[in-house]
Amino acid sequence: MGERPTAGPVTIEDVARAAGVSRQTVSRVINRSPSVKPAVRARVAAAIEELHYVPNLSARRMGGGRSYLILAVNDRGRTLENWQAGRGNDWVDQMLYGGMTACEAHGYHMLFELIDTSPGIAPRKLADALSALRPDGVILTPPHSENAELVALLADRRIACATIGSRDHQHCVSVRMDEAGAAQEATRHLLGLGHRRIAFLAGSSAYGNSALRRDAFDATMASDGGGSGGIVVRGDFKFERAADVVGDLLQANDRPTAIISENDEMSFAVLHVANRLGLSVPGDLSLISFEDTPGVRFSVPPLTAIRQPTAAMIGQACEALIAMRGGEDAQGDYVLPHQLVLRSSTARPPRSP
Amino acid sequence: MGERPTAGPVTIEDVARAAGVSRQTVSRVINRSPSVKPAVRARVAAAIEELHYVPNLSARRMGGGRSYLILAVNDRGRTLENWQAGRGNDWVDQMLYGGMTACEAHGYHMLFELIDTSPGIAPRKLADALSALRPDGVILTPPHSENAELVALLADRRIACATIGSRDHQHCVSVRMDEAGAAQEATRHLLGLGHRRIAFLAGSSAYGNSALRRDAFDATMASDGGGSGGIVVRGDFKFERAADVVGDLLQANDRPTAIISENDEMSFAVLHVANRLGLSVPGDLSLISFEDTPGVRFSVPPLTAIRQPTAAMIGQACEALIAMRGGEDAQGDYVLPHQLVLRSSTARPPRSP
DNA sequence: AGCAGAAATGGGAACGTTCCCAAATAGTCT
DNA sequence: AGACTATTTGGGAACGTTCCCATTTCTGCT
Repeated sequence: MGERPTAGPVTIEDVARAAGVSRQTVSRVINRSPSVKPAVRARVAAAIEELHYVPNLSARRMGGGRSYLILAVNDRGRTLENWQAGRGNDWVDQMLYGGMTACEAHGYHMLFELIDTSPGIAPRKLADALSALRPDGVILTPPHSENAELVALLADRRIACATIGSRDHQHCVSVRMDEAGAAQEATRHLLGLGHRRIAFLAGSSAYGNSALRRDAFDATMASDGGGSGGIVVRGDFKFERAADVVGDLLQANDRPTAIISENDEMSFAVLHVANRLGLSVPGDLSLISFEDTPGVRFSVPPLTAIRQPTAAMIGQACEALIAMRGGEDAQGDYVLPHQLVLRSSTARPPRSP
Repeated sequence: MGERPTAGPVTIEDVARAAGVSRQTVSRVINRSPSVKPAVRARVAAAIEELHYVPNLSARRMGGGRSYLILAVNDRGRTLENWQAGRGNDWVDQMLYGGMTACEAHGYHMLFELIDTSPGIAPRKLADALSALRPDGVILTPPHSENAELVALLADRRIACATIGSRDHQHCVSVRMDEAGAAQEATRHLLGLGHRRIAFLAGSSAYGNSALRRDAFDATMASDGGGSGGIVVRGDFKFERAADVVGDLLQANDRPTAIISENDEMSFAVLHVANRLGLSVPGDLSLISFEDTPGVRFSVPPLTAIRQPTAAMIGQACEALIAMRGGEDAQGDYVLPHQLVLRSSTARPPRSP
């Protein structure tokens, strides 16, 4: 209906003319201003519908200062690595889905920036992107979410900011999962199966959440472990180092019957070493991984893992950023539920050796 | 150096003042106009550097009609499915990396739109996004790249368009891989190993490339197969149907010793069925997959597969769209090299049964 | 030296929206 | 009924660029 070959793009003036009101009144309808009479509002809405008018984002940004853009900052290196190594990672898919869906509902758009973590580079790149795009809000994902310099830059420019998986910043919405709770749950799961000697394979201590998880592990072992002590060994999130560390660990006299590993890559190293030493998983050794990339479903055995609610976190971050409309100081700490996905890498411990 | 707390954002006027020239001259420098004296150019460039000036994209779009934005349109359903099913897919990672990298080099930005394929919905959603964002170019990925209605919409609005993995459209740059060549290569690889009875497990015929691949398979069998005939069976890209079809196929008298499957999900079905029937892969049955999602590296055995150059294709699409600067009619057909990744699902055929 | 033509530069207008304030209208109270 | 206030509407200005055209400055040639 009313379909006609438009002579050029439809502007707010076209709608105003069609509805017999002024440009400003149309603007008020678009922006849900309460001070428009219902009758007028309806007339304008009809004209918008009729003409298929959609406001031009660039013009809105010029006039009003809002860009209706959310910028999500990702680690360039990791993104490259994820597909080059063919390791498979649904992080970006989840971000895209969670973010788009949230933004769409409010007339926002999300765009991604891939930024290197090399020191000095990141703030520069971000500053350029901010100047060019003028986003209303920025989402920092790990590891950028732990970069205080970036957060400061955003605060300085008065751009609303949300960090994912970090909570140490001022002037920032933080969206994260309960890392300590997850570590506790993993530990309890193993204790519940009867394990007493449990090792925590930590990643690099530069990663802030590592301490949270380890502390929760220690605390849970102390409180629920019936006096048995937890073992903490440190890797660096990479395969090689984890393999070394775990090799030593599993050849010790008093080897653990279960391991909690801080990411999937280290979990694969555990699997590899166990296999080399003739230990069956989960027969001789139970394993719980943090992260839950798609690969863990295909390993032998498929890994029980803590699954991060990535899509929901990005969605929540968008909602929060949009809600504050560039206005008040960013506040808020959202903790989203994680999930312990049970697969086949955990079982009762073997009879005493 | 020269770092001072800027009182508000830096504009082109600030640069002009600092360099002692007019706004327009600065604009010329930014846009690489040849008609600026080297000395002046240098002075302006220095001022830009000094003030950390980055042009505001919204203003550029308002003034000049170019938005410096490339819009990539993806299938919403598939994106959701990819991470919900946890199947693992690096498609988005690759797009992001390939696209960003290309765009960045030219001062462009890429953003994604997730659009449902439901009939009627897609053109509407795309039209809205076009009106709001006014991208300089749009990349249609499968299955949207086969939607003539979308291509027509873009042509109508004079927006440069690139399709990925499709070449049937006018007014469009097409970027794709050589599907026929890939099918030929896969077929020859199997023939070279000594296979003579080879089956081609086709996906849904609604997918345009399916016919290309199948024809190439047929032709290669005819020309290089020493008179042996190829078998073509049809699935629908999904596990269940593929399992059914392949079940019948492998229980026939004269079962094939090798299968080429048009996507990974169907390949997993082949693996599943072979396993159920007690056939070893690759001992009794060789298997080559198209697609090469990360999961195929983790299957047992890891699959030999045709790998699509996704990142390169998106990068090329961006380059092409940017190069034509909204100007001339979109033309061009880029065929990028694929790769037959050899893993462990192919071997010599078993001794004659 | 003078002149034509080319090259380089600058200033006004426009893009499509929102902001800000003034004007018009409707509503309320004495 | 009149005056005063609250609500609703409209018009000019601004946002930061590029486009278009006029002006100034060079360059080469006679």
